[in-house]
Amino acid sequence: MLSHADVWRGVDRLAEVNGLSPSGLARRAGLDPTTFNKSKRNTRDGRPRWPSTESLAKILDATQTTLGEFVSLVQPGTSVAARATIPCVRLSAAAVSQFDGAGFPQASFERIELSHLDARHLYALEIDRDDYAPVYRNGDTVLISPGVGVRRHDRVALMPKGGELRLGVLQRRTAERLTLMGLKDPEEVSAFAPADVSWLARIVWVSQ
Amino acid sequence: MLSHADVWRGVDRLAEVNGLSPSGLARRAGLDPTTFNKSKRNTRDGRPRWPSTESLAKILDATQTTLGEFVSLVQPGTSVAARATIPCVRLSAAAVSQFDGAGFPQASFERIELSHLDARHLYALEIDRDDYAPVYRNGDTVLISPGVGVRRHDRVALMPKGGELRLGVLQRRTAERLTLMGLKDPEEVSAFAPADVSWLARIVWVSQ
DNA sequence: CATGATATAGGATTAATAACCTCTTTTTTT
DNA sequence: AAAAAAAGAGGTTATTAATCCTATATCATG
Repeated sequence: MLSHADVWRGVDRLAEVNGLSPSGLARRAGLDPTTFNKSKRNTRDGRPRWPSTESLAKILDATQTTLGEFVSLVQPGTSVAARATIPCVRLSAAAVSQFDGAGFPQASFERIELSHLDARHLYALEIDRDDYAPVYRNGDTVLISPGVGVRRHDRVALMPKGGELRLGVLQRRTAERLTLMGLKDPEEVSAFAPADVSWLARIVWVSQ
Repeated sequence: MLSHADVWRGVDRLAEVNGLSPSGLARRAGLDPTTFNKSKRNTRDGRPRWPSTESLAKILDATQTTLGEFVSLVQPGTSVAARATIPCVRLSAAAVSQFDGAGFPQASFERIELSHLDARHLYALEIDRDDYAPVYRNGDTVLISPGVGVRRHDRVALMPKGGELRLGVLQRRTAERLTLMGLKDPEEVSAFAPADVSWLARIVWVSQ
């Protein structure tokens, strides 16, 4: 449910990311500087006041912001895509009768949210060799999120200080040592001294 | 620039995907049925009339639609998430100096869009066995998009009419025969008669 | 510290959208 | 085919956001 508070949060954040006050934002958009005053967001009898869609369009234009970008400012927390939910089917429970002719689930399944898709905290790593096939093939793109916590058995990217980027499965991480297992072969272990590691980050998505 | 026409397109599409007319949508949201009449979208002297933000909030609530989802209806074309871009690094070009202390790319790289993330056309398949390890491990979640085109070498899900869901790499697809290679071993080929296949759909993302 | 500019609270007025209403057209149901 | 319901055009009234205005508070600059 899109709330009054959501919309105003979006307006305030839009001002903030553009280094403006609410009144500065209004002014930039050619609106009256008092338009977005906090004091005017509810009427005297407490009824919420909503900024008009036309005013919103003007502030988006004045700050070169797309509506999609505005939505991520509206939401408290993560990005747009993180809010979308999709049906979820379990592999071993998947049966013909549960899908329609086009292959889409038609019964009511559990739904999951798409998480870790905040574009501000993601980057893509394009796989351009076959070192990591068949897990990651030449041409696959993996998404790495440096801010996300890393645990044992997570698939990770590790940047050594003196070498080249490595992908693997985190085996262990202590004060003295950090070990990765191979993506295709768990027996293939690589060890690193923490002081030689520039950073370690989790692979959160793979695009195929 | 968010335009008046964009917003009205969103309203019309929201009605349409919910099997409603504009007046039916207004009615469902508790608004007057004539609220969204085409005849009222411009004033007599040709000035554009914008629906209020409060009215939009009401129709989103009445149809259980998020603002993020509404944005994809507003845009002529693809979804919101498809609009987000993220930096992209090539594996063999990745060097320590290109990342900041937290592991985020700091030079200006090529940017790519996140594509195939339209929640309306996606579902998740949760891997709950190790049949497909190390490519897909128990606990991984793959996203399948039934509407997306499938080409040779794509990783796919195939639902046989009389069997259980299979994952593999599309090898060949003719009028007489459809063959999949194993995810981990390309030599492991499975053949299907097209008449025995309920549907074939591409795996577009993997969550790890 | 003084001055000027900006931000914000809050009141009054104006402009614009929602709500209400009537009628016509289109679609659906019987 | 006829009747009922829904959709849509368009006019009027009520409500609400924008605009204009004044005053106070806060911030930036010399």
